[in-house]
Amino acid sequence: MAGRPAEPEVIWSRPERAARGPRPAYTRAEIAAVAVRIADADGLDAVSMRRVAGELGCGTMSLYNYVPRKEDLYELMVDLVADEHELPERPTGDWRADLTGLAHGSRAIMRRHPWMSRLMSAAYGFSPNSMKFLEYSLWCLDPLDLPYGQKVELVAMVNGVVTTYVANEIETAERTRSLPWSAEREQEIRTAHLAKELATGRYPRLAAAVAADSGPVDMEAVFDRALSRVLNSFARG
Amino acid sequence: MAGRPAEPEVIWSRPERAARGPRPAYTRAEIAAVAVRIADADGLDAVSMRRVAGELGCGTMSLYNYVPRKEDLYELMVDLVADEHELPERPTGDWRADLTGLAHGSRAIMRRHPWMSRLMSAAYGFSPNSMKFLEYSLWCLDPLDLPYGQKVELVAMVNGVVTTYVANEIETAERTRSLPWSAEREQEIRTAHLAKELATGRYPRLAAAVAADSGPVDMEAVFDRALSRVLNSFARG
DNA sequence: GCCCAGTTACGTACAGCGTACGTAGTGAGG
DNA sequence: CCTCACTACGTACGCTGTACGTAACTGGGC
Repeated sequence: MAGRPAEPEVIWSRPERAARGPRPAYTRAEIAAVAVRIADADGLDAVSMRRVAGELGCGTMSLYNYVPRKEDLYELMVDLVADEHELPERPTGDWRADLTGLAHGSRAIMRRHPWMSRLMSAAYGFSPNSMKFLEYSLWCLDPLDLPYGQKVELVAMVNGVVTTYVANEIETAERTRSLPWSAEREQEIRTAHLAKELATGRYPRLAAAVAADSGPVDMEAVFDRALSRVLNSFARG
Repeated sequence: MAGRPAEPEVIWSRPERAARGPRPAYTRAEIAAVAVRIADADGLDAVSMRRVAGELGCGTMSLYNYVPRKEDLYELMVDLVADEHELPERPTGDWRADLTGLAHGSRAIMRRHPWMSRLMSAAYGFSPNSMKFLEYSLWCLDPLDLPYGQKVELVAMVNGVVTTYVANEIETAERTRSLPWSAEREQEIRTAHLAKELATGRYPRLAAAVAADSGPVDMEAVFDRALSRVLNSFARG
């Protein structure tokens, strides 16, 4: 019997393959891939230990040999997805362009995996691939003459903008998953309620703002503006 | 029997008191207050329909007369807490100072209720008190000569910064709630693992950054810097 | 003043969750 | 070869959100 009541440790510090005993049937990457596939298809809440184990082809409790707590499964997922970054061999020397590229990469990944924004705000930021990404981000900032503290703050702000904006973009669609009616119906209801509230005259500026923007908002343009504001604020001091 | 299988509607569009039938035993504010107290004391995950009903003094299923789905309970909580903003009677005319004040207010509230950042990133942004806050934020921007679209983007960025930074500040403490060991032990383990990883030499810039910052980070100063960068980027165009 | 539709109240029940625990089998180091 | 850490996994517990059925109550229309 293992000392199994979840001892305090980070999953990344425990070796994937134990020194003794039979060879594990699955790798962490395989497990993470199954979990990611489920989350992509049916939402993060569909990722249960039972379902992952089932699709993996083993008993539920066997999964706990690989992943001591469910939270660690999330960490594996984040790490696997962080590996989707296609980092160039080296930065170009134009830190602004490089960081913009990285941010667009992050945005693409998080849009591809809509559950990521939920996990990111819970900050699983120290998996191997996340650290690789952070390291590369800092590398891009080599040409920028700023103390390391400031560089870290810059990277944090950029990642914050990506997470925030993707989350805002996605939230409605994701919320709908757990609802017994359609996304269109939900949207319809919320805009109807909003219109009724604005019609009361209690929120004149909000009403003006809603009335002002005509047609659908270009979310990528909004994102680009926000990102470039952040970058500018560091470029100019 | 009510048409109870959760019909599509926003909770704010359903009247608190029905036209017919017996007088409800509790107000929404009372229910929200109980839920908020539980979340403050034992974390958001401790807020279950059973526990709220129990502390309220009614049967579990009675709660569903007030709150059709648990998500709506969250919405009540956000709204109650959004009311903690002490909005001045009118803006001063200095939009930068006003928005800074609002942001600090939001930050204080979210630190007082550590579960808020989780709910905010799920965007329950259209409760009455949230809208009141948004309207006031826009009011502060009256002196700023910018189209409404830009003003909304500014407010969104400020709120995003608040949420992001408070979430980062709080995440560790909040995560620990669900863990069977102490926050100190958790912190200890994570820093130990980080140190070991950095010692491998695979992340030279990350290591340098960690080595560079001496002593504890002043989170409020970091927040203030980020906030003022965002405000500056709008002040200068 | 009465009636009844619509509401409140709430016990029971179900499907699902994370995971503690016990046991059986396996394979590599001494 | 023995031993013991490890893998595998069935069972069970306490918890969750909530569908459903039933009983009590109450205010508006006649």
